[in-house]
Amino acid sequence: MLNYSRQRESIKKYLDSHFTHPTAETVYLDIKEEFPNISLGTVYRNLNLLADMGEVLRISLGNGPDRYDGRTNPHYHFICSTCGEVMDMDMEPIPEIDAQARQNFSGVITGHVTHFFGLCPKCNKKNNILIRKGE
Amino acid sequence: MLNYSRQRESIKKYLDSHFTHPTAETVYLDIKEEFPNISLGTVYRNLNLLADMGEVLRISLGNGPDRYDGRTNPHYHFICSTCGEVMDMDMEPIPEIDAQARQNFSGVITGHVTHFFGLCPKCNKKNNILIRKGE
DNA sequence: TAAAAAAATAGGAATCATTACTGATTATGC
DNA sequence: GCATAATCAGTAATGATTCCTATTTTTTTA
Repeated sequence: MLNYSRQRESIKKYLDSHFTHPTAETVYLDIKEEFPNISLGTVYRNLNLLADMGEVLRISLGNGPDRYDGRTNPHYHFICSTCGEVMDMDMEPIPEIDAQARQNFSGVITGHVTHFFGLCPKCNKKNNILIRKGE
Repeated sequence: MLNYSRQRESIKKYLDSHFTHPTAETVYLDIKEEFPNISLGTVYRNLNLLADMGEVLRISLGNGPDRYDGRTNPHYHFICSTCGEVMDMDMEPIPEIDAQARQNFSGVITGHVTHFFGLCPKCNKKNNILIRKGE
């Protein structure tokens, strides 16, 4: 059975109010302000619990630590190839992708994860300025 | 400048003839037959080099070690939630996904990675047999 | 084709992210 | 309040990968 814990509540609240897709480490350091002796292990354990319950989303990037997202409605993410920032995509997940995948597949497809890559708005702007300057 | 190395050639050949999406560890252990004192670091370094040159594909699964694929034509992957097997999808990547992503995005989108999840054909079969048995 | 220069290697140490362990603390049900 | 179960903090351990260095291999040059 799952018992209440102040630490878990605080982690959930943190993710519900920060849209930066923080790492476990970032959550840990920020929540430390409120709970000075919370431990990193507790943060990891609770992020796992919350993710298992579907109350937060885990975003695995391939390199670097996992990110967490309090918005649990299905949505895609964008990862900037330059600065590494993770952003929510303003775009509906496309169910036809699963349908199409099922065409030639004899197993069961339950869903998909899609990450977009490229230059985030900020890095793109910087980049354009540099190009205009002829650098 | 990049020099020739027997080890790198062997790694490339291995990936070109094995469609199992092996981990660096697996590549290492198998190639050890031919080069008994190849080191794991060498395998990692060359997999990185090959991936950077676009001669192999790195597949990051989120949990567990990365997988590598000698087939470099763009394609999607399926990961079995039960046994963890990674399979190539027989399905064309959908360019409209990028187009749609660009609609409400002010940065630059260069591409996307999509992984499908579910039950692989083998695990699905096993599962169905268990269900029929009423277990 | 042998010596010099540059790149790659083996082997092991180091790092990073995450999980596991343990005795102390906190939450829950009576 | 007390017993029991869950959670915690702190730290050790693990797994995957990268880094480091002395040695070996490859390429260049003469």
